[in-house]
Amino acid sequence: MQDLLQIYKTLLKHFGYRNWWPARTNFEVCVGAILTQNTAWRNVRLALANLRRAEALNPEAILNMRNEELAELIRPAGYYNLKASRLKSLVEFLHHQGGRGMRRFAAISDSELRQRLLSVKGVGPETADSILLYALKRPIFVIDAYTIRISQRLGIDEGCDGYQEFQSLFVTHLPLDIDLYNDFHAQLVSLGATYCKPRPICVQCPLEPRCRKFGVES
DNA sequence: GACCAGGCACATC
DNA sequence: GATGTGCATGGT
Repeated sequence: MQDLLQIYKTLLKHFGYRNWWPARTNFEVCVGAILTQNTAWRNVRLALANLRRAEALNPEAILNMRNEELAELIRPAGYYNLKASRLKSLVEFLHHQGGRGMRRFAAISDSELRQRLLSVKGVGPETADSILLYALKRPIFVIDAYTIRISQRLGIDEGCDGYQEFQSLFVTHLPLDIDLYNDFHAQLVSLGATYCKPRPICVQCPLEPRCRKFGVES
């Protein structure tokens, strides 16, 4: 297995430190984590801008808003009816269980908090882990579609199947380091979004699907 | 016009 | 347990 740290260093050199998550507050990280589900970040930015303009980027405003009103504001992020209800479920959880500034979560272990997040409707493994790492600063490695695709293309996946197995793969091959987890995931997203599309066709540039120079992979 | 984007829940077999 | 489907916008 190629040294994962070496891969990280190569990415860091190419893309520079990513300074993630792209949000102004920890609450905004949580909102973004729902909005970005299966959605390009540029569309999430439009939705976040709408919420900010409406002064609705806070728990109270979201909880007091009708679903239809919330859906209209987040429309650019797609799946807006679905995400409006998911957003309310998450904000209700954060507000009532986490309290002001989510401070009450401090007394709860990583695994217990992860279980509680996963019990919220609309919060799956990636959303929960993004919130744990980027908003709550817990040492949890986030897996997403890019991470899996890149691992498979590079042949470092060791036959992993499913979210949990990929997460174990990265955790067992990396030192436990929140800052490393933070930036490595961000680097993988940068690589994925730039060079690693779902349909690679060039045998010489397997990470670049639009290259037509060297023929098509079977 | 087809493809893609930082998933998830639910139905069906 | 595995697989398929609905949810939807905006950029390339």
